[in-house]
Amino acid sequence: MTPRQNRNRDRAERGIPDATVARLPVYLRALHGLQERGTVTVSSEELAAAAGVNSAKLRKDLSHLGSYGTRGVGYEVEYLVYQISRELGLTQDWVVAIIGVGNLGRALAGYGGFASRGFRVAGLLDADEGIVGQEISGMVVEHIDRLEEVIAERGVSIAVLATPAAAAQTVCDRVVASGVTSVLNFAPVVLSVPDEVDVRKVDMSIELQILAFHEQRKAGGPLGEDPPGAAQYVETVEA
Amino acid sequence: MTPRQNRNRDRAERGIPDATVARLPVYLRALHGLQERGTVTVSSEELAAAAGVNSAKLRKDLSHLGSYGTRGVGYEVEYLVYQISRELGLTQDWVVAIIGVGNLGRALAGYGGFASRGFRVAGLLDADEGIVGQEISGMVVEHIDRLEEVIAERGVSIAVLATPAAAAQTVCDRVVASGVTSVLNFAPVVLSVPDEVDVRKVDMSIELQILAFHEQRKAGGPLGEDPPGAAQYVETVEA
DNA sequence: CCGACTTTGTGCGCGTATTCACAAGGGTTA
DNA sequence: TAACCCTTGTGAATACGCGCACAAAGTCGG
Repeated sequence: MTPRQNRNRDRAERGIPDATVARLPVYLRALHGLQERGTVTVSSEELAAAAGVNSAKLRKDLSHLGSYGTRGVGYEVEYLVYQISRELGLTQDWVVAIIGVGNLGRALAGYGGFASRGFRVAGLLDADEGIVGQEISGMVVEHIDRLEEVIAERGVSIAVLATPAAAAQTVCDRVVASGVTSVLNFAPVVLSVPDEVDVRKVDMSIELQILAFHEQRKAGGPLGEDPPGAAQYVETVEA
Repeated sequence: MTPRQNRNRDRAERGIPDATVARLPVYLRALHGLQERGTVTVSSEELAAAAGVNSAKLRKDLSHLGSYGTRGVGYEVEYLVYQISRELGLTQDWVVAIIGVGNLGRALAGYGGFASRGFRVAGLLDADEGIVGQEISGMVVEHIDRLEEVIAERGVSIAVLATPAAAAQTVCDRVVASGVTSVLNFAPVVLSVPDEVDVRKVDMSIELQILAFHEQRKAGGPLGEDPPGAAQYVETVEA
């Protein structure tokens, strides 16, 4: 079996490692930046720097998509943008509903990163009568009672949950029952869903806690026992 | 070397795997839930279910902190809460500044998950004269010109960046120059910082793109199966 | 005091991710 | 055409994380 056949089999059969998929959007953003500055061709070294990764990793990641570089030259920016977009499914439109229109839901509704990448927000829903009917970012907030209708009528395929924690699982069950198989969850709860449904979670509280851990470690470990000589770091934190 | 010595060495010397650290906040949240329901003791099986992980993984994670369980019984909820909190650095207060008070910054300022975990928001800053002076969640927004003063005077140790992408790197450089070594970045850019500074990134656009990838895969893979006739790729992306 | 039962803590094997280092391949110039 | 340079694509080594399965260690009833 030749190398090329081997590559095609790898690509077609069961594809791309999760770790790679998670980085493709980062590459894509870096490429868009280069594109705006008129760059036509980029080497793995340059692109890796722009994306904040190791160049070997970048090359291996891209090799999972196919052989889109030119040895001795690099990658053509525009072509690579297209290939990554295509692989990620950004060449088609995805219909999104945002459920929960508090502070966070509002921020999400107005976030430019959605529309610019093929994500179309087709519904804002909330349970609060005081919020229903308000216009947010050019859309009228609808009542959560209409959830199933909205999903069906507008072909929503991705649900963004920005509800309070207590409501998240119930809402999640309803969107899943309506056929949605991709959920982006901002509520601080672990959602339980059937296997075929993908859930991704965004949780700023968790991120902060991870930072606190590392910050504490820089300052000499948890309160109590600590290695001698780390005393002067403690002041730095407190001061 | 006895097992116990071995464990202590492991714990003290270079500590806890990143993957474990990232899960500790999840366990902590699950434990708080149990605590509110009055649960005194919990088995690894139950806690793992509540946190959405495998029970063996949970036990291994907790074993990195020490031997806090009782065989045949389980873990004492309160004690475990304390130990995890301590390890994560949540038994001390962390002073946070939020920079950029757009929709997202406002949502963050009002987010309860901060205050409830030992994170005190001590400053809201923005460059927009129209926003400076407004009161948000009980705090008055200050001008970004005062960034260095605010950080120094109030002992800010964690900076939350919710600025537009274009401003993020500049602001980041300034907070780092002021001695901040932990940054939570919501702006869609790769920040470059010195090695001793920790940056964590929250990016909803990336999460959505990952969902789109999997959604597309469920539906049968990328659109056009093959490169040969992909001459029109430019339009598709721009349109 | 003992034996049955429960649950922890962990040794081990497996698969995945990362990184190095280099051969292979394409461009370029004389 | 040939010799040289540059950068990709990838084999191989290493590190890391996961989960099974079980011995160790505790509880509890009799």
